[in-house]
Amino acid sequence: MRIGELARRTGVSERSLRYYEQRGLLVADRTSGGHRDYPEQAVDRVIRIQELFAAGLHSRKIARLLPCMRDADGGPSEIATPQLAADLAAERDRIDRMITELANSRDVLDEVINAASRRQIEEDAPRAGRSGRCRRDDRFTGAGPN
Amino acid sequence: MRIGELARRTGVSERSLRYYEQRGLLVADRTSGGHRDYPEQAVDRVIRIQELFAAGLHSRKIARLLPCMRDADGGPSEIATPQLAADLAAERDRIDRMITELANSRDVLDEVINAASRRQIEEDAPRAGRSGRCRRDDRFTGAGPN
DNA sequence: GTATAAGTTGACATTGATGTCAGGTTCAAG
DNA sequence: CTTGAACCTGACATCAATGTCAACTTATAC
Repeated sequence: MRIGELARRTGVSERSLRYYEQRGLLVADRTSGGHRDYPEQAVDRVIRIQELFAAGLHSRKIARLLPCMRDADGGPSEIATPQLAADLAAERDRIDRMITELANSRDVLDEVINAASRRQIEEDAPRAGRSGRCRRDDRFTGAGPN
Repeated sequence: MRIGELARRTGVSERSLRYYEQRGLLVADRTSGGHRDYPEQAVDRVIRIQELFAAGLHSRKIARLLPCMRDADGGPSEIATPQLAADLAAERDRIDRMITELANSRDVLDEVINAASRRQIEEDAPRAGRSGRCRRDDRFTGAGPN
């Protein structure tokens, strides 16, 4: 598939896809005219890359990590060196901490939202069924590592 | 307390603390000489601010959110307007999605780390007790919202 | 008082992924 | 062949928090 379709299907801009290639995260065949031609598998890979970026990994680290990942086709993948594994373990722990912090922030937001929601119930006509949740369960809350 | 101590206790640089003040996130009394003087409560607030930054909120939104938060002293806080509440709800949902993605990335890293770890066990002398975990439970995995 | 540590403001730099634009080439359909 | 859409490369801009440096002032200990 070509870059436009890949961009549409992944929600990642063409600009970013070219950047990923430049950083060695993504390879593409080329047509005789020089246009990029991506395999179907690229969709999953791009989504993974986006997630890893969102997790705060830099492109260089992602580039080292990718060949060690089990691909969707289960093909042979490299094994991380001990050095890389240690590096990734540090990243994983950082992500764990980040998840805990995010859950924290989410709960803070929830509290403010719920307070506003309750206030609205007071002001509105009583017994007017509110749409949307008013309480959230505490998944994640306090369930994080550390 | 003064800015140096606050920086040390929160792990946030003095530069950032001054930036927070400039953006209206943090207030400080001033000594007669113009030095900032923070109340004890500032420690918690700075940590909260950092968490909210980590959650991807921008300083302007944090500035609007902070007065609606229940302070440690339980003091009177503003109630979010419906508009702000809706805004924050969108942020909360974004954070929820981010947590799910992060858990995804964490699991990907775990897989690579474990593969390398197992490889090392093969190469090393057999029956050599390895330090560190080799398997992780699946907290968060698939337990996210959506 | 004097030395030194800590604080102040202001300006400029950095980072890294992504946006945007320009000028040119390729592709696919008529 | 022609036309318009899609793609190419390369360059420059952006964003927002934070780093860094300079020149100066205040606080503290001797």
